[in-house]
Amino acid sequence: MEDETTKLAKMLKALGNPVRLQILTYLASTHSCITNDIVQQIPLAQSTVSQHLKVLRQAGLILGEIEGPATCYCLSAQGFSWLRQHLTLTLDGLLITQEPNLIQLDIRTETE
Amino acid sequence: MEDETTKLAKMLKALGNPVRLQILTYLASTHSCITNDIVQQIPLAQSTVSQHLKVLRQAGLILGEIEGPATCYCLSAQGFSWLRQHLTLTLDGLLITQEPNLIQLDIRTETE
DNA sequence: TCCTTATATCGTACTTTTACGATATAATAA
DNA sequence: TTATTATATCGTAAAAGTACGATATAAGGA
Repeated sequence: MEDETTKLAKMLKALGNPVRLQILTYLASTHSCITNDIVQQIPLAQSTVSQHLKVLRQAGLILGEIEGPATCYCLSAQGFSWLRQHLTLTLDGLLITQEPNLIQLDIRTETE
Repeated sequence: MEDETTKLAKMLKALGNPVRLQILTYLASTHSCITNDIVQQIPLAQSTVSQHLKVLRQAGLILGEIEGPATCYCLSAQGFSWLRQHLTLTLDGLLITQEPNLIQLDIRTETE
């Protein structure tokens, strides 16, 4: 079985890639969400896009439905609402315990 | 310079790790946030924890302030508010465009 | 000065991710 | 049947992430 923290991390990890954020943004903007449409939008190989879609699907962020020879993808409302709920429980909650307007101070060494 | 999508992805990627989520949760729960306290909480080597802290710092999620020989860490309110804002603009927004109660349909092959 | 404490960084090994081209599969059209 | 289209998966190479022990540095105490 999978820990809730692990599942949350998996979702956030899936979100933590510019290409996948682009895909999600595109999926949000259209209802004709055939894989090939996405491939046209992203300047990467079809196999690479398919791999990203798999990551998003396994994280529970998108849904795939077969339509003839193609697959139609859309965002998973369930997945995003789960994410939002758990983000509210953790990350949003974190901020409340902090003072506002903290300024970044020197760190011992900062080479990168 | 860094793209906004890239910065957002960097933050989400930093969040997408169970250990780092644990660290953030601990940081939220206490104000005595010396590195060594965190090391006590996490069953990993000190160097590994330090590495995770670096990732969180470079993503703009935490702040480090030197206090004598130690470093005091806390959450970055600025960082989290930036994140919340951009999540609202993108991910939260995405859900609105979708129909509710979508059900996961068969995917062509699902081996994992 | 020497020792201890706290912490960052280095070197390294292993794993995972990311990208590609090639290929297999499934549905439809000719 | 054969060809075409759409897409997932395989094999692979390069890059990044994750963990460790060892080490360097900086501050403070004996």
